[in-house]
Amino acid sequence: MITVTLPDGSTRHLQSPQSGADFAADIAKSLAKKALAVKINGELRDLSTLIESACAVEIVTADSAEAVELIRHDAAHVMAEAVQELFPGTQATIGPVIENGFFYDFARDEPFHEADLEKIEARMKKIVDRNEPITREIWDRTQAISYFEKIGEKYKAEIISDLPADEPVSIYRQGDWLDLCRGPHLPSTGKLGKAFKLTKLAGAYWRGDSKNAMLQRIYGTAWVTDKDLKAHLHMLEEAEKRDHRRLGREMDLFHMQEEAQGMVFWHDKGWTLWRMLENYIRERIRAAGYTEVRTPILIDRKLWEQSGHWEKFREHMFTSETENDIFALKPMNCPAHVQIFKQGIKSYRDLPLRMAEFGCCHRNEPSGALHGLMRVRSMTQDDAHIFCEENQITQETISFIELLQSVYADLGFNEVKVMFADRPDMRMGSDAVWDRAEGALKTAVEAAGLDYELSPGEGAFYGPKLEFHLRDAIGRDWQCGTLQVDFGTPGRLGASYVGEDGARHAPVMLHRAILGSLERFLGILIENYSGKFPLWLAPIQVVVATITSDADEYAKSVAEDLKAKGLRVETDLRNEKINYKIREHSVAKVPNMMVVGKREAEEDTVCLRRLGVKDQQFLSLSDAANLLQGEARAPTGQLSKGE
RNA sequence: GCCGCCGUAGCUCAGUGGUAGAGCGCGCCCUUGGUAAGGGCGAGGCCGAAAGUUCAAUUCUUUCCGGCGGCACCA
Repeated sequence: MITVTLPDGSTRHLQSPQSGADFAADIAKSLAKKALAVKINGELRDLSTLIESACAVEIVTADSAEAVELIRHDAAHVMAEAVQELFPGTQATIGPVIENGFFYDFARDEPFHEADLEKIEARMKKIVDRNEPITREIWDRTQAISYFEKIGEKYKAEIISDLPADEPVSIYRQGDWLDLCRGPHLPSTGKLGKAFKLTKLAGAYWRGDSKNAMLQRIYGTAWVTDKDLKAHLHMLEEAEKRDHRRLGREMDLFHMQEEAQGMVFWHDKGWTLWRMLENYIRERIRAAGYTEVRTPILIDRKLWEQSGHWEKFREHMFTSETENDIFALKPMNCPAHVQIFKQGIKSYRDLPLRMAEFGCCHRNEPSGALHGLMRVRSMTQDDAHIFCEENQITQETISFIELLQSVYADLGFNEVKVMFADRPDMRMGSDAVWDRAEGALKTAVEAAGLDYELSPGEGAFYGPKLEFHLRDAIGRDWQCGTLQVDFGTPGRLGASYVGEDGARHAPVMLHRAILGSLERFLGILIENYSGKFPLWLAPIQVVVATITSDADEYAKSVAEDLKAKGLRVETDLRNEKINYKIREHSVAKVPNMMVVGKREAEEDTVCLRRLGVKDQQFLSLSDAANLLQGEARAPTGQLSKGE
């Protein structure tokens, strides 16, 4: 007798082992029809899995949260079957589920073309119509390897030979088509449905290593219902409208051109945004006890040799020559900050010393990595280095994380992904020092109570780091903030302080940035607000627009008045109807319009219209100016702290 | 850097082996209109660059440059 517990707490008793499918059928015929898989003791399994001993069982249907995962996984397999039917000789490699969809990597001499996607999609739908049963088989490892080798699937054979010895080799049979897969899968291809779409074609290295062959990757998206698919596609269209490169052009914020690849030409409006953000951060770090410095951009190679950059970061550095020497454009500010620290004798009483710089750094990024403001070759970091004693690391980390969270909240970011990146292969310093640095950072981040994910091998060459990731409009994550623990650089560059014990010690250095690079952060910020910036950041805060030319003089005086109060104002005196002006400035995302006509001019009032709000307010000019002036103040972190 | 796609007016895009078109924007004129597009006229292009095929190339081929989507690399 086998006792099975159902999700509602009830139990059923089986006389003998039974498959998940039969088990579902015993409960209700309708359930059997809807069943896609089973969950046994919380583990997702094929519907054919035998229930052999007492356990908790849940029948997974299209309504279950897991359904979409199964569907995406099967979509990948059905796509691979379709591809191999249409393009014989193509090898299938791996095809996992990803956020919102799936992909499969293929090896084929001929390239796939965009037009092939439609054909493949059509064939996938045929395979769904065929409703091929999907069954699981366990094969002998050697047999499996020789089978895949025989049919020319050398990548599959390689995967099997690399599987851990104790892992069974499970093969899924889908009609006449076979694939190595861990599973689980749907009971048949018909259950997949047709709410999928192939979206893009891309190259991808075998096993993610650029030394390996490049495969052809086909991406797709798949959903439980057609409605979900449509919603997702619509969301992507909307996201495209928020793309910072598009808004940058439409809103006249910045441009880029090929003569200065990866570098930004900031226009007046974009640069206003920049200044507002920079001033805000400057004020926040001043209040948090930082000093601010400015260091050279072009520095002799000798210093980079000492710091280790010449050895570990050389390929990313731009260089320049004089008669005798090679100079490099700084890719980081840290060595320069150590030079300032080294001026005069420092005591432990000077620590922690928090040295900030809006440092302009250049890195020779690979051309394929460049991406609008998000990945540039010339960037300005809101950088700072905290020189401290080892026992101050935890407190400094906690303070930094508090500051960072408060800043992110002020700027409208609530979802932040935190990664802990430990020692990379290419690194400086002994393992013992890395042990200490990683340990110190781990202690500190845990003391700060931060949830984080591990990112193995992704640390900086001089120390482990915390990465704070923000998400762009179409769901790509970008590292913005960071905190890095460095036990090596100060000592390497000869920095020391006199400790309480009277002896000289090398300080620990925390490299940290909140925004990361101003370029990238502004890119993210533009997308996050869809260009509808809060008043304090908006490049144009008010447009004073006239109804008829009778009000031109009054409009000019209103604008002067607002300017005198520190607001960023433009007038619109053009010979256009008010409807036209309103539409144009609304599309341009100007947060406030003041409409003035004869009446306002006579009464010294304005008619205030907020972006996206149909109603208007009639206010005296001074009330309106005071109102906007109050709203236009930059946040100070006080509000976000209480929330 | 690697793979695929793309490059025509300021922007979004049509188009053709016989040197080009639309909408929006821009300029001028008419219109002075009270909350998301009033009307008319006009200017604007070395069809990314170079080479090749051809009587003839923006169109076909090759190479290069740049952009886009990924991969790899990274703030």
